[in-house]
Amino acid sequence: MSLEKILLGTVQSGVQALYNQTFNENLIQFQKTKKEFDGDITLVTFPIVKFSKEAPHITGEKLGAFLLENSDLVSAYNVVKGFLNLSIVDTFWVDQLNTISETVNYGFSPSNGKLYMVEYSSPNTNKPLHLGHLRNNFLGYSVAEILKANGFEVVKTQIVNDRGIHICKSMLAWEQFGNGETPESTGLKGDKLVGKYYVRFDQELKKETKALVNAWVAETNDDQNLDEAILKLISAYQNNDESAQAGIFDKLSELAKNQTAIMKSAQDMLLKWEQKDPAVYKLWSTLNGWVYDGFESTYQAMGVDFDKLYYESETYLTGKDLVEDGLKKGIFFQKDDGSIWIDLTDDGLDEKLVLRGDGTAVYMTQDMGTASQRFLDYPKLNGITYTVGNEQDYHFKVLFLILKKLGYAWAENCFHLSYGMVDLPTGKMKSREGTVVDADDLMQEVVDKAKAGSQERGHLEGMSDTDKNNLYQTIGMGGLKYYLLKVDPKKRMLFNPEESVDLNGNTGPFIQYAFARINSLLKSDFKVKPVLKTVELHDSEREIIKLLIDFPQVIKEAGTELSPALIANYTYELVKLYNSFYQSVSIFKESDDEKINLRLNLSKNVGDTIKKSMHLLGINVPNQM
RNA sequence: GGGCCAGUAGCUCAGCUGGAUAGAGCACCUCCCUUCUAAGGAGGCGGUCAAAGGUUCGAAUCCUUUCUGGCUCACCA
Repeated sequence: MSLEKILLGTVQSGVQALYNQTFNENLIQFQKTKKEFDGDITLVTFPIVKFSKEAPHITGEKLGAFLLENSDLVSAYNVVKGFLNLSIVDTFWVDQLNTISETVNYGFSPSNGKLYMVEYSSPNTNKPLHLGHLRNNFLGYSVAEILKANGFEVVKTQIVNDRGIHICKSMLAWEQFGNGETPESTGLKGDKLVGKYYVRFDQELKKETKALVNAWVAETNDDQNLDEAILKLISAYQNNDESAQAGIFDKLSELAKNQTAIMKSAQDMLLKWEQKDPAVYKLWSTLNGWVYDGFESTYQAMGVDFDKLYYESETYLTGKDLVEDGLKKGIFFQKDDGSIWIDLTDDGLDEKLVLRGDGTAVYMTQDMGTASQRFLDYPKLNGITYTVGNEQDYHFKVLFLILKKLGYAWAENCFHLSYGMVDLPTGKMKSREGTVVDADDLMQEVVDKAKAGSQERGHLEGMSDTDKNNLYQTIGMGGLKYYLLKVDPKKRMLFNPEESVDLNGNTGPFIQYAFARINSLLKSDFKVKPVLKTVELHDSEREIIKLLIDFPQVIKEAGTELSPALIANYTYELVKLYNSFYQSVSIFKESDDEKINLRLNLSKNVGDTIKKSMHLLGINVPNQM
């Protein structure tokens, strides 16, 4: 039973005895005593004043005296305004520490029999993974681990975005300009090679677009086949001054894009792909194969994995049945051009397209299909969490609403783990402007930095080269993951390259270092036993025990909030307290064996908690660093 | 224009289901390695919690309005 629960009963009988009142326990508010005051736990007496009809400090005094008299736990009290600060006997804290030590899997919940799916990553197969994907992957992986710690069985999954016009763009550019290049012939990772041709396509497209628009606006242009909107713009361009021309040129460029030869070829290729043209299919599977090899090595470096993969090329058609079904049920409606929509205006949203006029699937169609497929594949499935950026908030709001309207009870248990964009000090990442931070490059950089830092400090005598390299990996990746996970997922965050490889302060390596020091302590021959109740606690020891008591609650909250940041912040607090303790008391210079035992016992529990917390973030901890 | 999200120290972030004098890290300035790993610790400097009203014994936290920034409202994904 928690301290608050135990005290609650005594407070209630106190109120009964003093004021002959019984009242709702919600009115009894406990909070942690702030560190500038004496005490361990504080009762806020303002709400009780309503019944006592006294000044808050009078009621505090009376209740304090009652508690001191009637509770074995309370050893002292003091009153500051409306706050009754209670000191709790050390035996209670020692007892708690022993309980924590004896609890198997302390902080983790037993299985609740529920199956949950966490979707994350879900990249396009036309370009390499970047910094944004790192936040996504680390978040998704961590949330999956946190849900497991809360008793769920979890299937980690992704939907691989392997089809569509953007995929055809890189295919086409490779075909036209690639000269048969392969990962082997160039030494490039597959995803990098394909990404290179995606960029190449864009360059060609820009070049052709510009040429086309220049031809349109030239005096000699007599192409009468252009549609009216374009002709209007051309005439506007020709009859305006230079300052207005730039804007018109941009508008024309937008229209011209789709009329360039290269874009038409790409669209043509998509059509052929949908018709399963053998040559196009072969090209598609070859390039995607390269990309998957590249991704595989990136995922490995990230330390993330998946239990089940879904491919858009396999699921994009399945949503159509749902649309047909919904149309019959009158949930959707058809417009004259054949396109199918849902009217969500009653729910405060818009009309939303669910199937194109030509009968092809849109994003929404596919996501409906994929969701339903997943519940078919896993009949026990309770819900899905989608780790997707917050620019898709509206999409998921609509998706879940549609699924609900289609009558799926499980739609209630689908959540969008919406996370904010990662900005750079220079602003937004833009692939077109080449400001994207590549995932592989960044991971390599942080590992290199960790290596340099470790070598400078030189605590690694007697370690093999393999172990050293693993350590650099652990520290570098630990720093990067911690950096991206310590911020509330919902919030947009700034990625500062300098800070991300920092090893001091609120960082992954700071926490790893505390673990390594604890590990070093525990290597002694001293045999750790349960702590005797008679031991007197140092302030820093008591504070650590108090924080350890919170661990299970933190894991629960991280689970309901889907927020690894809560775990990160908790661990940081714990490590700060531990470091302070480590500095202020000596362990092996202590003459009293019982105190040595207490301190090692405490250290071991802190170490275990650090390890478990970091595990929930996908971060490893080193025994030595 | 409608909807959603955010605005806290020079910078990056906690705190937000209302409670005491708003906290960390970085940066800057002092100290501490003949104690177990100094990737550490102790301290200092630094705030109109975007602004104005309101509710309350009490507001960074809840409500209203305004300002600023972002995302979104595609027969793109």
